[in-house]
Amino acid sequence: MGYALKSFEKLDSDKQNRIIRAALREFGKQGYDRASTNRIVQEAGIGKGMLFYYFNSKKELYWHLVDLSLEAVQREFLDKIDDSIDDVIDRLAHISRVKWQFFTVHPEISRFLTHFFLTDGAELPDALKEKLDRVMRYGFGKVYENKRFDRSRFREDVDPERAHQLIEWTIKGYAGDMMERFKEKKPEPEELQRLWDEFDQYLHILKTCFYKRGGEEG
Amino acid sequence: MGYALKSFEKLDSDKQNRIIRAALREFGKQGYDRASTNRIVQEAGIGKGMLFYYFNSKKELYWHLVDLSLEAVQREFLDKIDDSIDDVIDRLAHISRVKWQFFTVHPEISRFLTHFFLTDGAELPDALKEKLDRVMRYGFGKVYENKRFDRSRFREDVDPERAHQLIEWTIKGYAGDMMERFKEKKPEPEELQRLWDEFDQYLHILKTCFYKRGGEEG
DNA sequence: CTTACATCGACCATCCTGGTCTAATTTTAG
DNA sequence: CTAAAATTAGACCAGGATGGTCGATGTAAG
Repeated sequence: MGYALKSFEKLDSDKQNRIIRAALREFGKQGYDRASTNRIVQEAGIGKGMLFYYFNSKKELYWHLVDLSLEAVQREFLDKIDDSIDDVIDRLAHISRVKWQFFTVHPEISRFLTHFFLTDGAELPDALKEKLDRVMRYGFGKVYENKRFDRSRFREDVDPERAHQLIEWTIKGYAGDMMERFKEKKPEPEELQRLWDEFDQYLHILKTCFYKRGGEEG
Repeated sequence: MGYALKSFEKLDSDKQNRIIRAALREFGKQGYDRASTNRIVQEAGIGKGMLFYYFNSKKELYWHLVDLSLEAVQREFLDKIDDSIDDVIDRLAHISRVKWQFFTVHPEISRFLTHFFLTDGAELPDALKEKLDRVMRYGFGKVYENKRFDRSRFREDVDPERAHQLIEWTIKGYAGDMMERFKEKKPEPEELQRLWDEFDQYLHILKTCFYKRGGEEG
């Protein structure tokens, strides 16, 4: 914090959102270097001068977006992960669901962050770097802290580590295909329901194939 | 064809390659619009004028690269796919291996084509469009013509279509991780061997889990 | 009225772009 | 040998986009 100016925060939230959304979209589509402040103000419907009145430079605007995105990820993705689920498959599936939910609620932030992580175009101030580091560590712990997953359910003739990896690829693959399909057009609710059902069926197959016979699920 | 000029083809192949590689790299990294002819000539170590002497414009240079890349894909990827393999898993694994081989032999072309398919920045002349279409059709047939795969090996309590899909995601996931890991530094031969062995072990697990007990492989 | 803040968009210096052109050099031909 | 033809390099160009500035104007408060 410290980069966002008071003047911006005093704006009515409608205008704030318009600006933030426009900026997220532009940076998310083009990356830092290619992003154009001209296009941002045009999309946001404000005068050029205002952008540099609220934020002092392109860089500070970008920093504000990073900060805001990290907050959102922490609040609406990481904090929502239930780490009491002990079944590996259910756990991975749960994470995938929460992630997908974040993706549908905040598509702009998602796109912005993907670009951010892929291309790391702009430097960050130390405070932000630390925050990023903190969130990454926390998230990594939440998502990949699988060391203590219950291996006893796996059938004995496969290495549980590898089986775990296989399951992860599968779920990632499904999620990836899903996101791919809905990059442009938003999914209809019923279509979405159908897809979740399908997802469950895939999970069922995974359990059938990787777990011992006669587990406790119906 | 028809866009590449004779003057360029008369060059000694060293110089040709330098130019082609530089151009593939630039377009592959930046995409059509962002790619800079200045950087290309600099990287290739030739004068600015020459690029427009060999090819007449940025666009024709690009077309030449597309053409050349399609030829390579046809010759060194698609034509090398052995479609006599009837075991689903072995077949998918085989394709993955051939693809990976192409990727390691022609990293520039691979990157160029990914960017090409993702962003389709520049228009193509009709002849090239047709060629692209032809290669795509042929490739799609080779890679996804799975309608007649042998379902009898799958265990009876899972839907073979879904099982097939699961296997595909798995293999894609492994290949994806592999490529990710070697984006910058090239793999050592022994490291590569280790990874192929690991790949085979994953395949074995897949067979163990998705096929009926007591298949014919050792 | 004055003062302070808010808003706009014309404007600016700068940079980079694809492409051209001249002038020099090398190669080929006669 | 000369002369014509092919090849090379890079200074140069007009055009367009960039991040950022600034004076003009509006608005609200005291």
